[in-house]
Amino acid sequence: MLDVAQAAGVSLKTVSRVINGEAGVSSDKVTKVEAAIDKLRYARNDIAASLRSGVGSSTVGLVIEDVGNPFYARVAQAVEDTAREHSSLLITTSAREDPARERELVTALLRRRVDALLIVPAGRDHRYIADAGFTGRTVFIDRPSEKTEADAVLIDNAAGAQLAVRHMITHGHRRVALVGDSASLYTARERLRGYTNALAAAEIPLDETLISMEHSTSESARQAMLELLALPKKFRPTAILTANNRCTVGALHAGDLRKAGIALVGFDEFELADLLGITVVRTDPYRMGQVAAELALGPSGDAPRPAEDEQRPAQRIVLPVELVVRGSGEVTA
Amino acid sequence: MLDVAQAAGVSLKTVSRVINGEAGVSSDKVTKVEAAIDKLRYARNDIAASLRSGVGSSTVGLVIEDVGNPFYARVAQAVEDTAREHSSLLITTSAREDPARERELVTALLRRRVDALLIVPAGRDHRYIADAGFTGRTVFIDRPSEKTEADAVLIDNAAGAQLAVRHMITHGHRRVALVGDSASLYTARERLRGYTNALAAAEIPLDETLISMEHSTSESARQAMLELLALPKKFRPTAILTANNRCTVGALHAGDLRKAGIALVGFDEFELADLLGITVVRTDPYRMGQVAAELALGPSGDAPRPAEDEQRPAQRIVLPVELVVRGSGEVTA
DNA sequence: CTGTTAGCGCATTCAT
DNA sequence: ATGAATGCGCTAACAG
Repeated sequence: MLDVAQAAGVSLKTVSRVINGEAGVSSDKVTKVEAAIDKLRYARNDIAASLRSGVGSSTVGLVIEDVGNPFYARVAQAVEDTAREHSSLLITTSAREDPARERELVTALLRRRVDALLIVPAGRDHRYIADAGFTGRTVFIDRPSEKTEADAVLIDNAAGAQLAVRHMITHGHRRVALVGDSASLYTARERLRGYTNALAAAEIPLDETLISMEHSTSESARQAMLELLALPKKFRPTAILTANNRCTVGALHAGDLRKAGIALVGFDEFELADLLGITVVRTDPYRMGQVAAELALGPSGDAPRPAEDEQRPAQRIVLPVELVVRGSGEVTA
Repeated sequence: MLDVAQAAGVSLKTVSRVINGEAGVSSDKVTKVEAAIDKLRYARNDIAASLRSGVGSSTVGLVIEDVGNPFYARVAQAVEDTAREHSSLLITTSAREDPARERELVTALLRRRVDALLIVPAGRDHRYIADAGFTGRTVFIDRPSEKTEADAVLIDNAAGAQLAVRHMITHGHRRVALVGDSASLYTARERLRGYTNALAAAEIPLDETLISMEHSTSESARQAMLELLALPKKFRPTAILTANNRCTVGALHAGDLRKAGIALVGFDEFELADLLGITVVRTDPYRMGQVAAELALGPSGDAPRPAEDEQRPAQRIVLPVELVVRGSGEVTA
């Protein structure tokens, strides 16, 4: 920038003014400075600028489980889009369900002085964020943080699961199985709750042998499905709720359920679900990321970022889900 | 950091030494400083540190088309993993096939002084990157930049398409159609080239009516498929090559091709392709992102980043593809 | 081993 | 309307 100032024969400050579009510079100097910028191919160092001005780095940090999972990729897409509307860039990191790694990543993001932090929490305790003196907004996505008073954007997991199970019960099923992931995850617990609620509402006794959790990969879910299908006919489920997209994919790989007369409803939409005629509980990961980002950065548009120290009670937003009927859940018992 | 120094009763520089793990600090002062850091919950400002030391921001910039596309999400995953091995964070941005937007994003990344730039180019000319005085490595992914001398990591598009078409010809097909995206894209052109090569090798005259390009969405590809299927039997294709995953998904939505006796091979793997028995040309987006990141950051491990000014000729790495036979391509004519 | 000084690239404050 | 001085938070280059 000093070079530009010399080339244009003005002071450093004048260049700064021109670059930031501040008023109060005579038009001939503006022209000169712009010419010098062009000639020297100068690009402002945003890092240095944010260091001095202290207004923020215009950077948002996102911690998800894994960009490779379409569900989280969609969340990341929404956050990126929203950040862009706020002239911010997005640093995306994947914690892979590892609380220690999550903390490392969050710490690294805080060291970079991100303006806001959006987290799909793997760990349970996030007080260290506030302890680190982070003044920006923290918003949790998909799962709340247990010990932290912060905004969270969730989906109505229990209602979704209940909807799905009730749907299958309506179609005559009484032996409904649940294949899900780790009960240590909020979403899995909530979906389990919805499942048991639906059974209770229909006065169907809970059968533990029909509940298979802890499946974090589709292959693991496939194995669980095979075990369920191998049960003696009397104990075998006639309907299945797969509690996330990995589990649904795994279940599909276990064999032709429709031919076997077994109903299936999957939690979460997935590509080709329509083609395969799989009934699903549709969630909106894009909307979730978008709402979370807007909570952190302020409403869309060129509105100013909300004051960081503005205290308002932590919000918990729960997005609705919907049942998309495509055939697989309507197989009758 | 000044606070820490005062709390520990040492100089600012000593704190700096402790934080950066430099040798030459007595252990009692180390203890004191660490205690102060703990008490004050101090976290170093990495931005300021990189500004002063000038070693780089430990940040990598990635420009892809869209994180929402599983193919690019996988690339992003690989780049993130590799960046992590180099203690770097990743800023991911989506250009959505818009050259102007791409340039905006690249400029924003340069202003942040990213250490390296990884780009799936939407535009054709990227000389402005060097013009901006960028000293880090630039690596192009999936497509080369026409007017820029820089590393590129590609896949063997032509060979893949040729493999696919030859495969279907081997199974007796002579009316093979191609459904692809915009011919303005390098990958699409290369795949078209492989397609025509395969036909030429089998001495099958090229039939323009069987080539349908410019399909950037699966819906558009579906429409194209419907038009092909609506051709009079004599002109109708008996085999199809869909030139990317969007097109394959679109084709699948056009109807039951197997029942219609039409062979299909898709370019790029996609989830549930195995279940659906779709023969594909498998590419390795993860590997592509990984190789690109290593080209930019140096080989994996804690090896030092390659000297930025080290001049070596630009490399063009072409990754192999493989045909995965699952049934849909083996329908006989 | 430790502290002092200077300055990374820029914006703020207050002069003029 | 313009510029000089000062400092953001930190580290490099020197002292001592």
